Amino acid sequence: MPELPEVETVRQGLAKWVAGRRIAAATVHHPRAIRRHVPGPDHFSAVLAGRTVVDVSRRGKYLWLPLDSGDAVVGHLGMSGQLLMQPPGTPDEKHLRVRFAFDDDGPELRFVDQRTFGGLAVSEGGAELPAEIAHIARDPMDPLFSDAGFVTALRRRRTEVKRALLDQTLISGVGNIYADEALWRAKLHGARPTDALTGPAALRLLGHVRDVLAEAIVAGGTSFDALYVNVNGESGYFDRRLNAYGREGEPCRRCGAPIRREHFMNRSSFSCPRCQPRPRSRG
DNA sequence: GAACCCACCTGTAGGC
DNA sequence: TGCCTACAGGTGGGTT
Repeated sequence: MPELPEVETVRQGLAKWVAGRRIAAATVHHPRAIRRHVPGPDHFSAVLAGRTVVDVSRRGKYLWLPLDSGDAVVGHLGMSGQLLMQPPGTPDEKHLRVRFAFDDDGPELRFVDQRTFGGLAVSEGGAELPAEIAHIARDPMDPLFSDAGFVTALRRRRTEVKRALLDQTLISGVGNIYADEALWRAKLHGARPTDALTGPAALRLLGHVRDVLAEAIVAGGTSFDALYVNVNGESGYFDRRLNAYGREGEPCRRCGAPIRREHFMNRSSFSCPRCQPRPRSRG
């Protein structure tokens, strides 16, 4: 599942391959992939033809391609999205949704997405920061991310700490997997109330979030080759050394207790029952 | 305004 | 072997 490290790896790969290139044609193969582009597929194609990609930017799990027109192509990979560079003529992927051909006849950019949770849209005037993602908080790898501001906002919330970590308007880039990993490192159960966290504890948690993401970016970067900008995740992600996520019944690497799995927000949470005891009360 | 819940989507794994 | 169900989970819109 693409979280911040995977998206950052894609961003770095795309920047090398599409920055400075002029789009010859953008072809929509599945309308759902551009459902956020309200004017529809024809408009999507028309407004992109002839435009030059200036750069590739990211905030949290969102990517956007600033264009020379001042607009931007904004995208989210969702659960299964991939942005691939492919030589023209390569057989279409089964789940090819959008194809970008360039006027230099070099490698195409293809948006492939099995489950179509992801999508692309053109953001008018969005080269600097697309309005569609202005509500997304900065991510902890962003130099302008405010640690103090995060701690204050977190402790002001009346919710559970894992819910808060997954709230992209509070801190972006963290998904279910890295939230579990950061909580394991911080020895905190995800159900701990945010307003009961001390300032130093919140700051320590943030440090663990940042460490997990930074280590994953390094690991993710090693799993992608230069041309094939792969977001599949299997080779990159599961090679990484996870301490909690997906380890139900396996011994905690810290204390040996079997990792437990709990249902939370229609998904699974993994934690150590000894290192991360459930809070005695929700208050 | 904040917090919470659920639909969206499809391939895979497991049970029968 | 084939069918059915549960599961995976980020986001946004609707509800509380």
